[in-house]
Amino acid sequence: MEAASPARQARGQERVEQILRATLAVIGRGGVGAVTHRTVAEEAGVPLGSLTYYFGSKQELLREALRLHVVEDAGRLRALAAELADSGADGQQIVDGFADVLESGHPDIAQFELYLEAARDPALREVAAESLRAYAEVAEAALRAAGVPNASGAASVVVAAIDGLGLHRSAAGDKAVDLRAALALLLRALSPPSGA
Amino acid sequence: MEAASPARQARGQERVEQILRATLAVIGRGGVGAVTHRTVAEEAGVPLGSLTYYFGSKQELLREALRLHVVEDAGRLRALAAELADSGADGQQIVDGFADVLESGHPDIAQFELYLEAARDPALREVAAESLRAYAEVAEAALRAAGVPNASGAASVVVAAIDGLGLHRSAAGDKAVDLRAALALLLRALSPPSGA
DNA sequence: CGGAAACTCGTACTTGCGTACAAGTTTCCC
DNA sequence: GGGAAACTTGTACGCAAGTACGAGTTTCCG
Repeated sequence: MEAASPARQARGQERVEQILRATLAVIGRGGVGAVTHRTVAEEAGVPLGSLTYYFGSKQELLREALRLHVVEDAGRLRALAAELADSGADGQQIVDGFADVLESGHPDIAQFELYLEAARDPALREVAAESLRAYAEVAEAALRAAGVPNASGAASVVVAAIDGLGLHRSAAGDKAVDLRAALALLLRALSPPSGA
Repeated sequence: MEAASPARQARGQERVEQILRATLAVIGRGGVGAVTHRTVAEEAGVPLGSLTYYFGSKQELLREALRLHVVEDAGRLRALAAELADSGADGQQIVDGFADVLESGHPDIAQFELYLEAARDPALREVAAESLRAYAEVAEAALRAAGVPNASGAASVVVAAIDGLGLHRSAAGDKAVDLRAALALLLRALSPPSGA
């Protein structure tokens, strides 16, 4: 059901991954619009023919690349969530942690491109949803550790705010958005027991 | 300095607007990637040649279209802000107001495409920043009316959260994100005087 | 060791793109 | 009413895109 791809050998797997990573690099640099078989082939250092050999279409290539991005991201995030759940970090540490993640450019351009692409390609919906779930888990673990009351509900707000801040930052330039201040304010507001 | 465009006559202005609106429609439907001279020309019902006559390049067309989007949005939003500032709405009304805006699909796909495009095209930075300013004004007016303490600081968080929620909603499907609940939680958290 | 399956890769085809442009029409103003 | 400037539009050019493919090489397994 995976198109007409032949069963892959070990060598092939490597190449597939190499191509997918190159695709993500291209997306990060120039967005989904910059992805062409030729740019990806050059980035990956493979001949043009490889792309059509391993991927039935450009759309399939895009989908698989974004899927890889999410799988890896989700893995890393869940590890971080487990870590946060153990060591009881306080509010300030959490703010710093989130801000660091944001400033190291983490909510990558690729992440936003995934969202927009998923808005159009139903096959990516589930991938996007999985990504959101992973983010929410980390946020929830962090909030719970910080003693925030309704951690489960608050998590989705925090994730939305983080993505929003990251997006605004990418769009308007670094100086226009004060990440740390905004996050601190949000965390402080959520902290005192107020809602049931 | 506006390229080699000749001074426009009244008739020309209409056509320019028609083309720009068609461009926004195409973006809304298929993203920036779907914008081609041909798709826009068909959408606008004008011949292909018109596009090159009025716009020196495709990039210029894109920029002007997004600029128009922001100018109109900003105008409408500022009017709404003024309205909110007058009639003292309570928290629940504000949540409902925001949620309605979100559910009517307002933070349009075009808005998100603008953000991503601005991340790559410096000429769009200022446009994106203006858009964010307008959003922040509305949010601030609403929060102030609701008696939120640090309305100015909180506004940017609220705007980020709204954009984030809208984006997640577009990406993962309507049911995956509970807008109203998330917004209500956020507003409730911000409401009691806690931060200075 | 032999053949089938997986893989490699240069090349070529078709399509759709941005853009240019020439030949025409309308509009405006003196 | 005449001429210049604004506008209109069909057509065409060159290029880059996605994709197809055939001829070759490697890898695996019975």
